[in-house]
Amino acid sequence: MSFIEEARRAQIIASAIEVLASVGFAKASLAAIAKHAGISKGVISYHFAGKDELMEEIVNQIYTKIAEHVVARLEGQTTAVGMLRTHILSVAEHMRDHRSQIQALGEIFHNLRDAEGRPRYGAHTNEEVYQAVEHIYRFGQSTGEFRAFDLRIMAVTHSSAVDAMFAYWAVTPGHDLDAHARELADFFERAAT
Amino acid sequence: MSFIEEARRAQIIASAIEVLASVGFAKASLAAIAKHAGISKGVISYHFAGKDELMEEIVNQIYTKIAEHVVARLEGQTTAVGMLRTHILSVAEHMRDHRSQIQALGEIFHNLRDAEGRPRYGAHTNEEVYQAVEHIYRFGQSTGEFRAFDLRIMAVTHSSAVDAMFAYWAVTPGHDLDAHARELADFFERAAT
DNA sequence: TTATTTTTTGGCCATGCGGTCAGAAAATCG
DNA sequence: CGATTTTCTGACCGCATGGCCAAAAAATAA
Repeated sequence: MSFIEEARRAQIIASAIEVLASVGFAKASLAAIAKHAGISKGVISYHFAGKDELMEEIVNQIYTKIAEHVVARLEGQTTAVGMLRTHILSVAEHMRDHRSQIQALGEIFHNLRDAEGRPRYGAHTNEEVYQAVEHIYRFGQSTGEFRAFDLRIMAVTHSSAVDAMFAYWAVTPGHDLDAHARELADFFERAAT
Repeated sequence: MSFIEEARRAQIIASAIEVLASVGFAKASLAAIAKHAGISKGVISYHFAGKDELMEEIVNQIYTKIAEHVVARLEGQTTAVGMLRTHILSVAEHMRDHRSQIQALGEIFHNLRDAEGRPRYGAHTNEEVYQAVEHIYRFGQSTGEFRAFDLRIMAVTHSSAVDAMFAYWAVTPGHDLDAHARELADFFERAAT
């Protein structure tokens, strides 16, 4: 894949993210994305197999960036409590700085369906995040930092709380996201220790 | 509104719930709903102003039933801890017994949009549930049962965990929903006290 | 019964969608 | 430079949707 072709794909993806974030999935047609990018509709079909592949590329790209950010922040942490707090805070940090990406992600999660009409990204398709969270709590138990509990409950609850940040705070300006993330971290630390 | 007309509306709503739960929002067209109900498509237009009104009626009906169930179960509770546990368990109880309704609700929540393409039922459109949860924690603080914390965090986290039950367990057969609900109740009790 | 109103039918319409494609344009090659 | 390949355009297609409505059917009234 040439550099130029890769640049076109990136341009289309960037345009799609902005359109998704501003008008929602239902109105984010290929025509709208193309118009916003200043190109013809056919170019999208030329560079992507179809709308689904475009959406999946968007998800992959955004997810990769979030994961990179979180992993980088987790680097120096050695305790489960520190990991727990860092995980929540760094996710909030990334959300705060890339709101439209998070909005676009939510649009795709809630709307992209497979051929049978089922959600392509269900509540727990994102196994990576779930497992990352579960790993933190499992580690905390192994070191004795965290009390014994049902890991599934802990991880699901933690994941869904982060999802709530995605769905709610990403589209609600005016909140001190960092302060809320700190409170959330306190909450889970309290429940775990 | 006559009894007969009300019965027709109820029949259409029931059919729509089943279709939504089985094939998803995207494929739950008026034609599909009518065919499943054994009536003509035009009847739906005759009894409902449009698809949106039908969907809103479905949401209202399901929500009313859930609220009635939960309120009835909360009746005898006098402590915040008891309310907290009863709230989670009774929601799970109702989900277990009305899975297709919950599935249909999720479909509508994630897909019904207003004219501008924004979700009609956002993460916190359901202010009633949020406030009911918040009320429990507020009561717990006032009586000294619960420690001091940010009510928003507590209520949002609790609500999103319940939403996770909606989105995940409702479409995942084979889980002991009641057992999970008890674990969840333990989790929040631990975080609160 | 007949007249009137309510309800239902099924075809029709405009709209918007994703995808396709022949030809134009641009870039690259020889 | 011309020849060839890559990229882009914009019109077009088939399809599905929600909504509409004249006419039929059913229910009700007189």
